[in-house]
Amino acid sequence: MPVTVAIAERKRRAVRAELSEAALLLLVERGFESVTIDDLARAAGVSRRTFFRYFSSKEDMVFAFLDQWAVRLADDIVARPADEDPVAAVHQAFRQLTIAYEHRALVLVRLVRETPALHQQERINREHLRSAVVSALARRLGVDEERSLRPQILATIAFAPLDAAMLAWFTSRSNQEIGTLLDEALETFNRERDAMCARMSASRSRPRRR
Amino acid sequence: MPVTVAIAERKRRAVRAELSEAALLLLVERGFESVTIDDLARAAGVSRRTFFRYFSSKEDMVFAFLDQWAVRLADDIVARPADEDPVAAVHQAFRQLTIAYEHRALVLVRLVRETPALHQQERINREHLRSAVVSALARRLGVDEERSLRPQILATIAFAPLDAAMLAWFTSRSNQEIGTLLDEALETFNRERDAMCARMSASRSRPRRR
DNA sequence: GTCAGCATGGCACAAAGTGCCAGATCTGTC
DNA sequence: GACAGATCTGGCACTTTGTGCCATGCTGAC
Repeated sequence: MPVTVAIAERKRRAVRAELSEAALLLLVERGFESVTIDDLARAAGVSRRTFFRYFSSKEDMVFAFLDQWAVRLADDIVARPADEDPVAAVHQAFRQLTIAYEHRALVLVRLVRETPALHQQERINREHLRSAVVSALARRLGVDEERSLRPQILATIAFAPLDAAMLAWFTSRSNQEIGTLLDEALETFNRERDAMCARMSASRSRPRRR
Repeated sequence: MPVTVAIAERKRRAVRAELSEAALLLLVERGFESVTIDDLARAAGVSRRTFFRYFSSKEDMVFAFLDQWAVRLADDIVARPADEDPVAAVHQAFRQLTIAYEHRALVLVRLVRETPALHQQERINREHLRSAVVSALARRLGVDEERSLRPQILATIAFAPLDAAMLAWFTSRSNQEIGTLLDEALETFNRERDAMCARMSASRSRPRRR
């Protein structure tokens, strides 16, 4: 019964979101390190045992609401016009995403900035987002991501400026908006690409070295 | 006294390497999950307390000997000819690295493949290697990696095929050699780059859309 | 020999995760 | 509405992890 499964899944997501919302406030207020899972569970109104049924760890909980990011990003990439350049498709879809979620993400960003223990989880999260892009591009290109390295590589290239922007967003002390950082990153990316293409055509018109 | 510090540091590295070597055998033999840190410490002939002075966790220990990879990769990149294309420099340096360490890494690769709990750490490790490339390129380009997004983005692009090759190496069931995977990844990368450049020059000769 | 500076080991303790079971709550069915 | 089955929850017990603290032992300097 796929319908029942889907309902259960949505309910689970809803509970996850609700729990993490309640607990996130406590973390921000008292600091990540000094709050135990017991505290979080109590604040969310469930037992510790139940907490662990929804989250595998404190870190997992903090980034819970980003679950949706990956899903939505992948969907948006697939939904882009078929004739659009794949790299451009990824960039456009990501921009939409940041616009939609920027406000909700801000609390999280501040918490991560002042909590070294979360930096690692933040990396994992970016990696998670990147792998969503891999799947989306594999679907778009119609190849199997297990067998071909192409979606992996193309996605990583396309994701490079987005990754850099997010990293800067989450770690820099200067409170720049993600939109600004993204603009800068995409501009840098385009410049690098142009330079790379220029070098390529230059080396091709000359006799090969090595 | 920088000399004393260097000696202490080297001793520490040596102990780390020795402990992890002894313990790795046990992990391979009995499986990652079913071995506790007590077991590992006993196998290495130290107390649990001492184990935690050298490693922050079991996962940390498994990947201990890759510490050197990042250092050496960064050094090799910086040492490449100054007029070499930065992307090519990264690729050449990485190839040297895999040749030097392939044999020692094989035990680790097999362990990671059959241990889901280590997949996350493997990701973190790739990210660690990538950030070493960022630093190396920042030095090479003479820019501050905190202030400019350029080394971040360029390094991620250059690292894309290496990342894909390592991911395939660590996760695929087929026991392909890293050299083969790397060849395939670099070839794919070059093809994608050429295609991207071709699209660029095509869109530039036409009037702009949007 | 003595002293300072390490690294180590053992102890104790808080916190993290997990298996298990009993009770509550929600399903759909009649 | 009553029932049976499935699912969710809370509490308990237990192992493992990770860390602070202090006593002990080793090493080189004077």
